[in-house]
Amino acid sequence: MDDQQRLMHPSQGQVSMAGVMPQQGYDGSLTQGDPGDQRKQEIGDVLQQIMTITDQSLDEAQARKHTLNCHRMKPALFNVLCEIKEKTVLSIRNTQEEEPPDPQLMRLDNMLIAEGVAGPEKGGGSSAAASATAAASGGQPDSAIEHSDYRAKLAQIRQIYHTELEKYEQACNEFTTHVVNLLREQSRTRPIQPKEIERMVGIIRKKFSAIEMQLKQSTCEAVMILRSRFLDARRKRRNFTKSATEILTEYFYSHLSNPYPSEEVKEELARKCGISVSQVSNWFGNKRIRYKKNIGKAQEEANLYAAKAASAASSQMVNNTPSSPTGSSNYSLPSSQSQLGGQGAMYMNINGGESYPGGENSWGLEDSE
DNA sequence: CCGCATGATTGTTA
DNA sequence: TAACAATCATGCGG
Repeated sequence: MDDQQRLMHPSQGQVSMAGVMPQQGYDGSLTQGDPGDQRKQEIGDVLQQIMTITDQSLDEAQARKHTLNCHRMKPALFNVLCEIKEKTVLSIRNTQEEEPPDPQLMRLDNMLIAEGVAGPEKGGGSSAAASATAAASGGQPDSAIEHSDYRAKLAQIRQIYHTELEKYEQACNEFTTHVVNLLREQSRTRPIQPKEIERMVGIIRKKFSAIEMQLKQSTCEAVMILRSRFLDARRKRRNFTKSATEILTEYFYSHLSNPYPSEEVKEELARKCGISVSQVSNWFGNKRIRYKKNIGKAQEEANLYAAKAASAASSQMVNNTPSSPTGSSNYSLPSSQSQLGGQGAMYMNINGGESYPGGENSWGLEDSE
Protein backbone atom coordinates (compact mmCIF):
# COMPACT_ATOMS: atom_id res chain seq x y z
CA MET A 1 0.00 0.00 0.00
CA ASP A 2 2.61 2.44 1.04
CA ASP A 3 4.60 1.47 -1.94
CA GLN A 4 1.84 2.38 -4.23
CA GLN A 5 1.28 5.66 -2.55
CA ARG A 6 4.88 6.51 -2.66
CA LEU A 7 5.07 5.39 -6.20
CA MET A 8 2.61 7.96 -7.17
CA HIS A 9 4.42 10.73 -5.44
CA PRO A 10 7.59 11.19 -7.37
CA SER A 11 6.49 14.58 -8.55
CA GLN A 12 5.85 15.91 -5.13
CA GLY A 13 9.38 16.96 -4.54
CA GLN A 14 9.44 18.78 -7.80
CA VAL A 15 6.10 20.29 -7.16
CA SER A 16 7.05 21.72 -3.87
CA MET A 17 10.06 23.30 -5.47
CA ALA A 18 8.59 24.23 -8.75
CA GLY A 19 5.36 25.35 -7.23
CA VAL A 20 6.94 27.55 -4.65
CA MET A 21 10.03 29.00 -6.21
CA PRO A 22 8.77 30.81 -9.28
CA GLN A 23 5.94 32.17 -7.29
CA GLN A 24 3.70 32.71 -10.20
CA GLY A 25 1.60 34.95 -8.13
CA TYR A 26 -2.04 34.89 -8.73
CA ASP A 27 -1.97 38.62 -8.88
CA GLY A 28 1.13 38.78 -10.95
CA SER A 29 3.35 40.04 -8.20
CA LEU A 30 6.54 38.11 -7.75
CA THR A 31 8.78 38.37 -4.76
CA GLN A 32 7.38 41.29 -2.96
CA GLY A 33 7.61 42.17 0.65
CA ASP A 34 5.21 40.95 3.26
CA PRO A 35 2.22 39.80 1.25
CA GLY A 36 4.48 37.62 -0.90
CA ASP A 37 6.25 36.07 2.01
CA GLN A 38 3.01 35.34 3.66
CA ARG A 39 1.63 33.66 0.57
CA LYS A 40 4.82 31.73 0.26
CA GLN A 41 4.39 30.60 3.80
CA GLU A 42 0.83 29.55 3.14
CA ILE A 43 1.72 27.51 0.11
CA GLY A 44 4.52 25.92 2.02
CA ASP A 45 2.10 24.96 4.75
CA VAL A 46 -0.35 23.49 2.32
CA LEU A 47 2.33 21.44 0.64
CA GLN A 48 3.64 20.33 3.95
CA GLN A 49 0.21 19.10 4.86
CA ILE A 50 -0.09 17.24 1.63
CA MET A 51 3.25 15.61 2.19
CA THR A 52 2.41 14.43 5.65
CA ILE A 53 -1.03 13.15 4.82
CA THR A 54 0.08 9.63 4.37
CA ASP A 55 1.79 9.57 7.72
CA GLN A 56 -1.36 10.36 9.56
CA SER A 57 -4.11 8.20 10.79
CA LEU A 58 -7.08 7.82 8.53
CA ASP A 59 -9.48 9.89 10.54
CA GLU A 60 -6.98 12.59 11.01
CA ALA A 61 -6.04 12.49 7.38
CA GLN A 62 -9.65 12.59 6.36
CA ALA A 63 -10.20 15.71 8.37
CA ARG A 64 -7.08 17.32 7.03
CA LYS A 65 -7.94 16.37 3.53
CA HIS A 66 -11.24 17.98 3.96
CA THR A 67 -9.70 21.21 5.19
CA LEU A 68 -7.20 21.06 2.39
CA ASN A 69 -9.87 20.57 -0.19
CA CYS A 70 -11.72 23.49 1.20
CA HIS A 71 -8.68 25.64 1.27
CA ARG A 72 -9.06 28.71 -0.83
CA MET A 73 -5.84 28.12 -2.62
CA LYS A 74 -6.50 24.54 -3.40
CA PRO A 75 -7.84 24.97 -6.93
CA ALA A 76 -4.94 27.15 -7.92
CA LEU A 77 -2.41 24.83 -6.44
CA PHE A 78 -4.09 21.94 -8.09
CA ASN A 79 -3.77 23.61 -11.43
CA VAL A 80 -0.09 24.10 -10.90
CA LEU A 81 0.30 20.47 -9.99
CA CYS A 82 -1.59 19.50 -13.10
CA GLU A 83 0.67 21.62 -15.23
CA ILE A 84 3.80 20.12 -13.81
CA LYS A 85 2.34 16.73 -14.06
CA GLU A 86 1.59 17.27 -17.69
CA LYS A 87 5.28 17.78 -18.33
CA THR A 88 6.55 14.85 -16.35
CA VAL A 89 3.94 12.43 -17.50
CA LEU A 90 5.03 12.83 -21.09
CA SER A 91 8.33 11.26 -20.27
CA ILE A 92 6.63 8.41 -18.46
CA ARG A 93 4.37 7.79 -21.38
CA ASN A 94 7.24 7.24 -23.70
CA THR A 95 8.95 4.76 -21.49
CA GLN A 96 6.11 2.31 -21.33
CA GLU A 97 5.69 0.17 -24.36
CA GLU A 98 3.76 -2.90 -25.20
CA GLU A 99 6.16 -5.76 -24.97
CA PRO A 100 5.62 -8.95 -26.91
CA PRO A 101 4.30 -11.98 -25.03
CA ASP A 102 6.98 -13.80 -23.15
CA PRO A 103 8.08 -16.85 -25.15
CA GLN A 104 8.84 -18.72 -21.96
CA LEU A 105 5.33 -18.12 -20.74
CA MET A 106 3.94 -19.23 -24.07
CA ARG A 107 5.93 -22.42 -23.86
CA LEU A 108 4.61 -23.13 -20.40
CA ASP A 109 1.07 -22.37 -21.52
CA ASN A 110 1.37 -24.64 -24.49
CA MET A 111 2.70 -27.44 -22.43
CA LEU A 112 0.00 -27.11 -19.81
CA ILE A 113 -2.63 -27.19 -22.50
CA ALA A 114 -0.98 -30.14 -24.18
CA GLU A 115 -0.89 -32.03 -20.90
CA GLY A 116 -4.51 -31.24 -20.26
CA VAL A 117 -3.80 -29.20 -17.16
CA ALA A 118 -4.83 -25.89 -18.62
CA GLY A 119 -7.37 -25.27 -21.30
CA PRO A 120 -10.61 -27.14 -21.85
CA GLU A 121 -11.31 -30.03 -19.53
CA LYS A 122 -10.81 -33.38 -21.15
CA GLY A 123 -13.83 -35.30 -20.06
CA GLY A 124 -14.05 -33.75 -16.64
CA GLY A 125 -11.92 -34.54 -13.63
CA SER A 126 -12.35 -37.86 -11.94
CA SER A 127 -14.80 -39.18 -14.47
CA ALA A 128 -12.09 -38.74 -17.07
CA ALA A 129 -9.93 -41.16 -15.21
CA ALA A 130 -12.75 -43.64 -15.02
CA SER A 131 -13.57 -43.42 -18.68
CA ALA A 132 -9.92 -43.66 -19.56
CA THR A 133 -9.72 -46.85 -17.60
CA ALA A 134 -12.75 -48.24 -19.31
CA ALA A 135 -11.44 -47.31 -22.71
CA ALA A 136 -7.99 -48.68 -22.13
CA SER A 137 -9.03 -51.87 -20.46
CA GLY A 138 -10.09 -53.27 -23.77
CA GLY A 139 -6.62 -53.18 -25.20
CA GLN A 140 -4.06 -53.42 -22.50
CA PRO A 141 -5.49 -54.49 -19.19
CA ASP A 142 -2.26 -54.09 -17.35
CA SER A 143 -1.46 -50.56 -18.29
CA ALA A 144 -5.01 -49.43 -17.74
CA ILE A 145 -4.49 -49.29 -14.02
CA GLU A 146 -1.33 -47.30 -14.42
CA HIS A 147 -3.08 -45.05 -16.82
CA SER A 148 -5.98 -44.29 -14.56
CA ASP A 149 -3.59 -43.71 -11.74
CA TYR A 150 -1.75 -41.26 -13.87
CA ARG A 151 -4.97 -39.55 -14.83
CA ALA A 152 -6.00 -39.26 -11.24
CA LYS A 153 -2.72 -37.65 -10.29
CA LEU A 154 -2.93 -35.36 -13.26
CA ALA A 155 -6.42 -34.34 -12.26
CA GLN A 156 -5.09 -33.58 -8.83
CA ILE A 157 -2.39 -31.35 -10.22
CA ARG A 158 -4.93 -29.75 -12.47
CA GLN A 159 -7.19 -28.99 -9.57
CA ILE A 160 -4.44 -27.47 -7.47
CA TYR A 161 -3.33 -25.43 -10.43
CA HIS A 162 -6.75 -24.01 -11.04
CA THR A 163 -7.41 -23.34 -7.40
CA GLU A 164 -4.17 -21.44 -7.12
CA LEU A 165 -4.80 -19.60 -10.33
CA GLU A 166 -8.19 -18.56 -9.12
CA LYS A 167 -6.74 -17.40 -5.84
CA TYR A 168 -4.20 -15.29 -7.66
CA GLU A 169 -6.83 -13.88 -9.92
CA GLN A 170 -8.97 -12.93 -6.99
CA ALA A 171 -6.10 -11.43 -5.08
CA CYS A 172 -5.03 -9.51 -8.12
CA ASN A 173 -8.50 -8.12 -8.67
CA GLU A 174 -8.90 -7.19 -5.06
CA PHE A 175 -5.59 -5.50 -4.98
CA THR A 176 -6.22 -3.69 -8.22
CA THR A 177 -9.58 -2.46 -7.09
CA HIS A 178 -8.08 -1.30 -3.89
CA VAL A 179 -5.31 0.60 -5.58
CA VAL A 180 -7.65 2.11 -8.12
CA ASN A 181 -9.94 3.30 -5.39
CA LEU A 182 -7.03 4.71 -3.54
CA LEU A 183 -5.81 6.55 -6.59
CA ARG A 184 -9.26 7.86 -7.32
CA GLU A 185 -9.45 9.10 -3.81
CA GLN A 186 -6.06 10.70 -4.12
CA SER A 187 -6.91 12.25 -7.41
CA ARG A 188 -8.95 14.75 -5.52
CA THR A 189 -5.86 16.00 -3.83
CA ARG A 190 -3.34 15.59 -6.57
CA PRO A 191 -3.61 15.24 -10.30
CA ILE A 192 -3.91 11.66 -11.44
CA GLN A 193 -4.86 10.89 -14.98
CA PRO A 194 -6.88 7.85 -15.94
CA LYS A 195 -3.93 6.74 -17.98
CA GLU A 196 -1.82 6.62 -14.89
CA ILE A 197 -4.33 4.47 -13.12
CA GLU A 198 -4.33 2.22 -16.13
CA ARG A 199 -0.62 2.04 -16.01
CA MET A 200 -0.66 1.19 -12.36
CA VAL A 201 -3.17 -1.55 -13.03
CA GLY A 202 -0.85 -2.79 -15.73
CA ILE A 203 2.04 -2.90 -13.32
CA ILE A 204 0.00 -4.84 -10.80
CA ARG A 205 -1.14 -7.28 -13.45
CA LYS A 206 2.42 -7.79 -14.53
CA LYS A 207 3.49 -8.56 -11.01
CA PHE A 208 0.73 -11.04 -10.62
CA SER A 209 1.39 -12.65 -13.93
CA ALA A 210 4.95 -13.15 -12.81
CA ILE A 211 3.59 -15.07 -9.85
CA GLU A 212 1.31 -16.95 -12.20
CA MET A 213 4.27 -17.88 -14.28
CA GLN A 214 5.96 -19.37 -11.28
CA LEU A 215 2.86 -21.38 -10.62
CA LYS A 216 2.81 -22.55 -14.20
CA GLN A 217 6.45 -23.45 -14.04
CA SER A 218 6.12 -25.55 -10.95
CA THR A 219 2.99 -27.15 -12.34
CA CYS A 220 4.91 -28.06 -15.46
CA GLU A 221 7.63 -29.55 -13.35
CA ALA A 222 5.11 -31.56 -11.39
CA VAL A 223 3.60 -32.88 -14.59
CA MET A 224 7.00 -33.80 -15.92
CA ILE A 225 7.84 -35.70 -12.79
CA LEU A 226 4.48 -37.42 -12.94
CA ARG A 227 5.05 -38.35 -16.53
CA SER A 228 8.46 -39.72 -15.92
CA ARG A 229 7.15 -41.75 -13.04
CA PHE A 230 4.03 -43.12 -14.66
CA LEU A 231 4.49 -43.00 -18.37
CA ASP A 232 8.08 -43.99 -18.66
CA ALA A 233 7.44 -47.65 -19.22
CA ARG A 234 10.92 -48.50 -18.15
CA ARG A 235 10.06 -47.57 -14.63
CA LYS A 236 6.91 -49.59 -14.68
CA ARG A 237 8.16 -52.53 -16.61
CA ARG A 238 6.08 -55.62 -16.19
CA ASN A 239 7.19 -58.97 -17.32
CA PHE A 240 4.87 -60.50 -19.82
CA THR A 241 2.70 -63.30 -18.69
CA LYS A 242 4.10 -66.75 -18.87
CA SER A 243 1.80 -67.74 -21.66
CA ALA A 244 2.72 -64.65 -23.66
CA THR A 245 6.40 -65.38 -23.31
CA GLU A 246 5.73 -68.94 -24.27
CA ILE A 247 3.86 -68.00 -27.42
CA LEU A 248 6.58 -65.60 -28.48
CA THR A 249 9.38 -67.98 -27.67
CA GLU A 250 7.70 -70.77 -29.48
CA TYR A 251 7.30 -68.66 -32.57
CA PHE A 252 10.88 -67.52 -32.29
CA TYR A 253 12.33 -70.97 -32.16
CA SER A 254 10.03 -72.42 -34.70
CA HIS A 255 11.12 -69.68 -37.09
CA LEU A 256 14.68 -69.52 -35.97
CA SER A 257 16.03 -69.42 -39.46
CA ASN A 258 14.10 -66.25 -40.04
CA PRO A 259 12.76 -64.87 -36.81
CA TYR A 260 11.32 -61.77 -38.38
CA PRO A 261 7.58 -61.93 -38.11
CA SER A 262 5.68 -59.86 -40.62
CA GLU A 263 3.46 -57.05 -39.54
CA GLU A 264 0.44 -59.33 -39.80
CA VAL A 265 2.08 -62.02 -37.74
CA LYS A 266 3.14 -59.47 -35.19
CA GLU A 267 -0.42 -58.34 -34.90
CA GLU A 268 -1.57 -61.88 -34.51
CA LEU A 269 1.04 -62.55 -31.85
CA ALA A 270 0.23 -59.30 -30.11
CA ARG A 271 -3.40 -60.26 -30.01
CA LYS A 272 -2.64 -63.72 -28.69
CA CYS A 273 -0.30 -62.40 -26.02
CA GLY A 274 -2.36 -59.43 -25.01
CA ILE A 275 0.45 -57.01 -25.73
CA SER A 276 1.00 -54.34 -28.32
CA VAL A 277 2.60 -54.82 -31.70
CA SER A 278 5.53 -52.65 -30.73
CA GLN A 279 6.03 -54.82 -27.70
CA VAL A 280 6.16 -57.81 -29.98
CA SER A 281 8.73 -55.99 -32.09
CA ASN A 282 10.72 -55.15 -28.98
CA TRP A 283 10.54 -58.67 -27.83
CA PHE A 284 11.83 -60.07 -31.09
CA GLY A 285 14.50 -57.43 -31.27
CA ASN A 286 15.70 -58.31 -27.81
CA LYS A 287 15.34 -61.98 -28.41
CA ARG A 288 17.36 -62.01 -31.61
CA ILE A 289 20.18 -60.01 -30.15
CA ARG A 290 20.29 -61.99 -26.95
CA TYR A 291 20.07 -65.25 -28.74
CA LYS A 292 22.99 -64.29 -30.91
CA LYS A 293 24.96 -63.14 -27.92
CA ASN A 294 24.58 -66.32 -26.08
CA ILE A 295 23.65 -69.22 -28.19
CA GLY A 296 24.98 -71.66 -25.67
CA LYS A 297 22.49 -70.65 -23.11
CA ALA A 298 19.74 -70.33 -25.62
CA GLN A 299 20.29 -73.89 -26.65
CA GLU A 300 18.67 -75.23 -23.59
CA GLU A 301 15.63 -73.20 -24.25
CA ALA A 302 15.84 -74.01 -27.90
CA ASN A 303 15.85 -77.70 -27.20
CA LEU A 304 12.90 -77.34 -24.98
CA TYR A 305 10.85 -75.68 -27.63
CA ALA A 306 12.22 -77.96 -30.24
CA ALA A 307 10.92 -80.89 -28.29
CA LYS A 308 7.60 -79.20 -28.01
CA ALA A 309 7.47 -78.44 -31.67
CA ALA A 310 8.48 -81.95 -32.41
CA SER A 311 5.81 -83.50 -30.32
CA ALA A 312 3.29 -81.16 -31.81
CA ALA A 313 4.47 -81.92 -35.28
CA SER A 314 4.91 -85.61 -34.77
CA SER A 315 1.26 -86.21 -35.24
CA GLN A 316 1.50 -84.80 -38.71
CA MET A 317 4.81 -86.29 -39.53
CA VAL A 318 4.77 -89.64 -41.07
CA ASN A 319 8.20 -90.50 -42.17
CA ASN A 320 10.26 -87.80 -43.66
CA THR A 321 11.14 -84.53 -42.20
CA PRO A 322 8.72 -82.17 -43.82
CA SER A 323 11.06 -79.36 -44.56
CA SER A 324 14.65 -79.95 -45.32
CA PRO A 325 15.11 -78.62 -48.78
CA THR A 326 18.73 -77.77 -48.52
CA GLY A 327 21.17 -77.75 -45.73
CA SER A 328 20.48 -74.16 -45.16
CA SER A 329 18.13 -74.11 -42.28
CA ASN A 330 18.01 -77.56 -40.88
CA TYR A 331 20.92 -78.66 -38.91
CA SER A 332 20.85 -81.90 -37.12
CA LEU A 333 21.07 -81.91 -33.42
CA PRO A 334 24.20 -83.27 -31.88
CA SER A 335 22.92 -86.03 -29.73
CA SER A 336 19.89 -86.64 -27.66
CA GLN A 337 17.47 -84.64 -29.71
CA SER A 338 18.79 -85.71 -32.98
CA GLN A 339 15.59 -86.67 -34.60
CA LEU A 340 13.62 -83.60 -33.91
CA GLY A 341 12.63 -82.91 -37.42
CA GLY A 342 11.19 -79.73 -38.69
CA GLN A 343 12.37 -76.31 -37.92
CA GLY A 344 13.04 -77.10 -34.35
CA ALA A 345 16.37 -78.56 -35.12
CA MET A 346 18.14 -75.74 -36.73
CA TYR A 347 18.93 -73.67 -33.73
CA MET A 348 21.66 -76.07 -32.97
CA ASN A 349 23.59 -74.83 -35.87
CA ILE A 350 27.11 -75.37 -34.89
CA ASN A 351 29.63 -73.42 -36.77
CA GLY A 352 32.82 -73.74 -34.93
CA GLY A 353 31.34 -72.61 -31.67
CA GLU A 354 30.90 -69.14 -33.06
CA SER A 355 27.87 -67.41 -31.88
CA TYR A 356 26.36 -66.50 -35.19
CA PRO A 357 23.04 -67.88 -35.99
CA GLY A 358 22.93 -68.74 -39.59
CA GLY A 359 26.53 -69.48 -40.07
CA GLU A 360 27.92 -67.71 -43.07
CA ASN A 361 24.57 -66.23 -43.89
CA SER A 362 23.17 -64.64 -40.82
CA TRP A 363 19.47 -64.25 -40.34
CA GLY A 364 17.20 -62.94 -42.90
CA LEU A 365 18.16 -64.35 -46.23
CA GLU A 366 16.57 -67.69 -46.13
CA ASP A 367 13.27 -68.64 -44.84
CA SER A 368 12.32 -72.06 -43.75
CA GLU A 369 8.69 -71.40 -44.29
C1' DC B 1 20.62 -57.16 -0.90
C1' DC B 2 22.84 -58.89 -5.02
C1' DG B 3 22.92 -60.47 -9.59
C1' DC B 4 20.74 -61.96 -13.46
C1' DA B 5 16.51 -61.67 -16.49
C1' DT B 6 13.85 -58.80 -19.17
C1' DG B 7 11.07 -55.11 -21.35
C1' DA B 8 11.92 -50.53 -23.12
C1' DT B 9 14.60 -46.73 -24.95
C1' DT B 10 18.21 -44.57 -27.51
C1' DG B 11 21.55 -43.98 -31.00
C1' DT B 12 23.60 -45.93 -35.09
C1' DT B 13 23.59 -48.21 -39.47
C1' DA B 14 22.55 -50.07 -43.97
C1' DT C 1 12.81 -47.19 -41.74
C1' DA C 2 13.51 -51.50 -39.61
C1' DA C 3 17.08 -53.89 -37.38
C1' DC C 4 20.86 -53.84 -34.46
C1' DA C 5 23.58 -52.80 -30.42
C1' DA C 6 24.17 -50.72 -26.18
C1' DT C 7 22.15 -49.28 -22.22
C1' DC C 8 18.71 -48.32 -18.74
C1' DA C 9 15.71 -49.56 -15.06
C1' DT C 10 12.78 -52.64 -13.01
C1' DG C 11 11.40 -57.52 -11.65
C1' DC C 12 12.50 -61.35 -9.15
C1' DG C 13 14.68 -65.42 -7.18
C1' DG C 14 18.21 -66.88 -4.04
